[in-house]
Amino acid sequence: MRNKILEQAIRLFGSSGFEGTSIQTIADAVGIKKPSLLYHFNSKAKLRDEVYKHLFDHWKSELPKLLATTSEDPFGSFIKALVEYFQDDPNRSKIAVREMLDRPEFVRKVISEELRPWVKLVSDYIRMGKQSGVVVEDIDPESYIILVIMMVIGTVAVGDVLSSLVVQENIDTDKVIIEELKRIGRKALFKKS
Amino acid sequence: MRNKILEQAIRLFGSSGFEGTSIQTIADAVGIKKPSLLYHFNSKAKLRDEVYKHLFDHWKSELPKLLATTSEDPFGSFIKALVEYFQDDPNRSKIAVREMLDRPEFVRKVISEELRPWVKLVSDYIRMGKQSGVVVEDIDPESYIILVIMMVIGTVAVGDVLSSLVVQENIDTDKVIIEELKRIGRKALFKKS
DNA sequence: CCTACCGATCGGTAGG
DNA sequence: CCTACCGATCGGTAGG
Repeated sequence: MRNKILEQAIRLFGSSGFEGTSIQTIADAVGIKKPSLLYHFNSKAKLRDEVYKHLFDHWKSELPKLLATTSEDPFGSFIKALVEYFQDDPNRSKIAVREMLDRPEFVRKVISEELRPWVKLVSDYIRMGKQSGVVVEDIDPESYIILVIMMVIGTVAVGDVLSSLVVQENIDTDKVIIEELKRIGRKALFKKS
Repeated sequence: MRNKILEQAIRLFGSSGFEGTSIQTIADAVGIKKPSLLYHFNSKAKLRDEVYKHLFDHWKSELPKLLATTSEDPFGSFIKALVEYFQDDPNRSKIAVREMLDRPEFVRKVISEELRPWVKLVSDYIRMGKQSGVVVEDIDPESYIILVIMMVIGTVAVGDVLSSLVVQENIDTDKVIIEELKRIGRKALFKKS
């Protein structure tokens, strides 16, 4: 039951936002009464925290594995894992973006404590590539990483909306945007690509 | 008075979202009573529409001018204008992102009708550069444009949050991210840069 | 997990 | 532009 509630909360918080979703609506979607929902999660705020935690925990366990893997194309495999996770349920990136807008201080604190060491690892790795001559010299590793993450999350969260700047119907526009994202990322990172 | 209401609505919709902002809160911020606000804007939905229209109208008038200007660095001047507009009041990009999440169908319709011709112009321009040999061959112009816009809006809307992936205090992180954004954009667009 | 109920706040109207 | 007021819905509790 608890998981069924979390599932519907993720879906509804993603499409309508936290303030735009009442616990009544979530309870209806699950098929229970409001007080029953509040038995599992003591308050709406508590439910939000657990939704957030649920989505975040994936990366706390997955990132170490991902960055430890040796691959002949570390860039490609990292982007692929990032895209796959968010594309698997677009509500994940929608919630991520919404949280950054709704609770900037909270998100800042969390990613600063939990994710920064890993970003440091990647930026050091880029700096090494710079010294060994495979990475372009004028890159700013930290900004580069932030912008790539921004493109990935942005594409999955609102890419279908922005793609109407370009085409009427949009089946699979995501795929071609992701391909271009990889091309841009590579071109801006490597000397030869 | 009407403008004072719009001003506060933009500020509050930006920071707390449409559903997260009551007309009471807006009225308080302006210093009038709720029914007085509803005299100027008949309903909350109507107020949202006018806020949206107010922000959008800028581009309907500015884009033609911007794209008609001949410059020795069209890329640089375009990015600069885009960044300056959004940075002038970060609530603009926050509202843009929020609208894409909250009302995807509506935003899709609006940008499809109003902005698509201009994006077509830019993508044709990129294609010309491709033929004349100054632009890289493997670019997908439409996806490229979408991703650049995504980076700009993303940087202004949530760049300060994501920058905590990298630094503790963030004064002027925006500026260095925007510089890296331009570098990435150029590198992925031009053969020589 | 439910019924019954709470005060507070929501968007909005009547009427001046 | 205000006072006074509306029904509906909000998050949440008591009690079984």
